[in-house]
Amino acid sequence: MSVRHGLLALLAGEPAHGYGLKSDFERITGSAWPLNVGQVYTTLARLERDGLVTAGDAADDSSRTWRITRDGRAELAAWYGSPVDDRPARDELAIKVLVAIAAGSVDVTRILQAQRKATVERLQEWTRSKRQADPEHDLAFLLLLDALILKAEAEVKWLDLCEERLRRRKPRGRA
Amino acid sequence: MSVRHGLLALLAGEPAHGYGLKSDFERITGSAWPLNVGQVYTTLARLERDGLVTAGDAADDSSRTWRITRDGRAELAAWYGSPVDDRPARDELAIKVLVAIAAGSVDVTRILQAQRKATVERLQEWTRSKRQADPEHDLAFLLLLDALILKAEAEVKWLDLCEERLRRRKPRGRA
DNA sequence: CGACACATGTAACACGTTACATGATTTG
DNA sequence: CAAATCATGTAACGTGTTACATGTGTCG
Repeated sequence: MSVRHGLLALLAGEPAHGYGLKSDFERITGSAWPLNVGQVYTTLARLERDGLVTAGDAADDSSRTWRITRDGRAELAAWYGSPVDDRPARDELAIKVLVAIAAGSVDVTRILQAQRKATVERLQEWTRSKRQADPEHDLAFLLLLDALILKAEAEVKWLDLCEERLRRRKPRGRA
Repeated sequence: MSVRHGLLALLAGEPAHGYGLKSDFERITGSAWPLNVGQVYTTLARLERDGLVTAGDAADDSSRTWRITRDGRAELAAWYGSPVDDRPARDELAIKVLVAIAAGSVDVTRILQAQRKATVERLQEWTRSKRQADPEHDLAFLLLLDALILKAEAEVKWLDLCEERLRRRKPRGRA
C-alpha cells in the first residue's frame, strides 16, 4: 500500500493533478522508485472509490484537481500512527535459499555468491551516489540511500552467515 | 514471485499433492510465512497454465499429483541462477518517512519512534526464538531468524539515522 | 460419532504494473 | 512546425490473499 498511501499523503499537503502527483512522488523518492503515471490514475480511482479523495469533473478544463477527504485524512493519520506491518513479509531471497537447501541437490553456495556479488555491486553504486549528495538539499534522497545501503549490508551479512552455517554443517562426504 | 517459485522448487524435488506442498512450504519456512492452502491451488493452476507443471486428472482417486515439467525446471534454474531483483523494491517505511518529511506538518519523530518500538519488539521475539533453536536440526529456521533479525537491525539503525539527520538539520525556531 | 487432518478447488478482490490511446500546451 | 512536457484515462494482466464450499479418511 505504498503508492496508495503515498499519494494520499501528498494530497494532504495540497490538492493536485494526477500528473503532478507523479512528479512529486518521484522527486521525493529521488527517482529511485519511478511511478508510471498510469498507476497514479488507477490508484486515484481506487482512492476515490473508497471515499478517501474527491475530484471535480474534468468537464470544464480537462484537468481534474484531486482533494483528500476527511475520511482520507483519517486513513492517513492511521497510516502514520501505526507501525508498518507487524509480521514479516515474504522474502524472496530467503525463500530461495531455504528451498534450495531443502532441495539438497542444488548448489546453494553458488546462489549465495551470485547474490552477494550483485548486492555488493548495488551497494557500491549507492555509496558512490551518497558521496555526491548534498546533505543540505538532498536530505530525503540521502535518507533513501541510507535505507538502501543498510538493507543491502544486512543482506550481505546474511549471505555470509548462510555460507558459514552451511560450512559448519557440511563436513561430511569427505575425509 | 516467491510462492510461485517456491512451489516450483518443491516440486523439483519430487511430485506432490497440493496439500502436501502447503505443509512442506510452511515446514521449510518455519511457519513464519503461513501459506493459505487455497493459494497453493491458485498458484498451481497458474503454473500449469504456463506449462511449468502438470497434473494427472483427479478423476481416479480425487487426489492429483503435481509434477514439474522440463520448462519448469528451466524456469527454476533461471530463478536459482539469477540474483533477486536488481532494483530496490518500494519500501513502505521509507516512503512513509519521506512523504512525512516532505509534508512538513507531520510529526516525523513520533513516527520514527513508534516504528522503532515495534521493530525492537519483534527483534527481541526473534532473538528469543533463536536462542531456543537447535543449530543441528533447525538450520533453515535459524537462517530465517537470522534474516529477520538482520533486517530488523538495519531498520532500527536507519530509524536512528533519520532522527539524527533530522536533528542536525532542525536547529531552527528556537533560541 | 465427532473432531481433525487430508485433499481439492472456485470466486472474488487487493494492489502493482505496463501498454496503449488521446489530446492540450509550451518552447526551441 | 516539431518535440517535449503536461494531462487524463482505460484495458489488461500479474501475483498474493482470503473466504467459502466440498468431500474423504482416520483415530480416539
